[in-house]
Amino acid sequence: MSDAAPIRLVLVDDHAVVRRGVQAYFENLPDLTVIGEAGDGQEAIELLDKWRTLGEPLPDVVLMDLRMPRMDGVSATAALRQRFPDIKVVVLTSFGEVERVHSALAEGAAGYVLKDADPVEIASAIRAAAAGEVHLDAAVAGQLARRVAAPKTGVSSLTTRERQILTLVAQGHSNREIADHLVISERTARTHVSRVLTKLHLSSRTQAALLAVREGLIPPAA
Amino acid sequence: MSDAAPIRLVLVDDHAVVRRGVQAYFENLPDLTVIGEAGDGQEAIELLDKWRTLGEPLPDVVLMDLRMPRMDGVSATAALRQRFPDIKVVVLTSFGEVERVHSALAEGAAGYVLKDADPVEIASAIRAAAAGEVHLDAAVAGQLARRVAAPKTGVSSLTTRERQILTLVAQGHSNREIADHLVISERTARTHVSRVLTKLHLSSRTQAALLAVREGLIPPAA
DNA sequence: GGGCGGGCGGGGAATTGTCCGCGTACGCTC
DNA sequence: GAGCGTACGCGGACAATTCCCCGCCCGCCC
Repeated sequence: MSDAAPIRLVLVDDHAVVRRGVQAYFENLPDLTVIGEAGDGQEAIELLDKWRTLGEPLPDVVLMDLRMPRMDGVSATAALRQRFPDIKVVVLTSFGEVERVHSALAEGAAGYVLKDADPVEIASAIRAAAAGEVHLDAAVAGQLARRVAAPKTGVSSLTTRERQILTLVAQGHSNREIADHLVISERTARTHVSRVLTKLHLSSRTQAALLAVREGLIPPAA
Repeated sequence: MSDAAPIRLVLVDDHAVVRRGVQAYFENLPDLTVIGEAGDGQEAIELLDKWRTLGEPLPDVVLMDLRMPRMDGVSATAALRQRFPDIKVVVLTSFGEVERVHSALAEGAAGYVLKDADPVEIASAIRAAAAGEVHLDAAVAGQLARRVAAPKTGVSSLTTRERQILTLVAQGHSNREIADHLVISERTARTHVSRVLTKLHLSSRTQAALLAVREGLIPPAA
C-alpha cells in the first residue's frame, strides 16, 4: 500500500488548532495527504458537494470531530455516508460519550480514535478505514464491549420512547411538560420516567438528566 | 519586542494533536519558542519543579487547557501561579463555560483564548501576557461583560454556600444527602436550594443541575 | 444599628417516584 | 391462528421529595 496513490483526507473539526496538528502529523507521511478542511459538518458536506459538481477528486477518508457547531458530527457522518457511500469516515474526538460512539458507528463510521492518541495510531486508523477495515481505539472498544456484555446497563437498555422521555428530562422538563410535549397523560409520563430510573439504577430525574448529558444523549447546545 | 530573547512557552493540554497544532503555529515565529509540554496540570507542575531544581530556564508563559485529567486547568493555574509567580498563564480552551473562565482569571490567568481562534490571535495573547498585559478573547470578554453588567443573573449572584449547594445538586444529590454532607438540617438545605432556584430563575433542581454543568461549575468527571 | 450571610423551622401545596393492575397493538414463533 | 413477549398508554393509591411563603435567631462587618 506504499507505492499506490496517497490516501486523500478531509479534516472536519471546529478547532483550527486541531486541524493544524493533524496536518503536522501527516506532513512526513507520503501516503496521507490532506486535501481539504471544514469547520463543521455543514461546511464539510457543502465542500464535498461542490467538489463533486466541479468534478474534482473526492477524499478517500474524512476525519471527523463529533461536537461541532451547526451540524453535529453524528449527523454529518450520516449525511455524508448517504451522499458519498465510498468515502470512509473516521471519528477523531476528545472523549467517548458512550452513546455518541455508538451512534457514530451506527451511522457508518469506519473508525474511532481519541484525541489523546498518538499520530501513529491515528494514521493507522485512517489506513485501515481506507482499506475497508474498521479500527477502534482500545478504550472505546472496551467501552463498547462492556456495553454489549451487559445489555441491562446504560442508556442502551432503554426503549425508543424511554429515550425520548430521558431526553426531555435531561432538558429540565417536568412530567407535565413531557406529557404535553408527547401528547400523553401525565401519569404515563411518570410511569416512563420511573421505568427509566429503574433501568438506569438511579434515584432521581436529576441524576438521570446528568447521566444523559454525560453519555452525550443530548445535543451539544442547551 | 522583536530583537529580544524569544518568549519561552510550555504547552499544557491532554490532547497531543492540539499541542502539535500549536507547535506548528509557532514554528515560523522567531519570538515564540516551545520549550516543553505536559499532558495535564500535575505533569506541568512536576516538569517546572524539576527544571527549577536543575537550574534550567523556566518558561515565560504557560499555555493551559482547562479540562484535563488528574489536575484541572483551574487548579493547575492556581498551583502554578503560587509556585511560580513570574510565569504567566494563558488559557487556551474549547469553550467558555462562563464560570470556569471566571475561576481561571481569578486564579491569576493572564489571558483567555478559545481554540477556534486563529494563530495570530493566540500569538498575540501570548505576547500580551509576556508583556504583563491581559488579553481576552472577544467572545469571552463579551460574556464577562454581560455578567458584570447583570449581576443578578447567573451563578455569580450566588453566595458561597449557595454555590456549594448548587454543586451538590448538580451531582444528583437529594436535599437529605446535601444536608448530611454539609452537616446542616435538611430543612436548611431545602431553603438554600429554593433560594438558588429563585436567584437563577429556574423551577426545578434538575434545571439547576444542568445549568451548573453548562456553566462549568462542576469538575469535569462525574 | 442596619445589612447580609447563614442556619432553622412551621405549614402547605405541588411534584416526583413506586407498586400495583389493566388494556391495546405489534411482531414473532410454534 | 393461537400463544407469547414487549412497547406503550392509562390509572388508583400512597409515600417521599421537592418547592414555596412565611418568620426567627445568630454573628459579622461597615
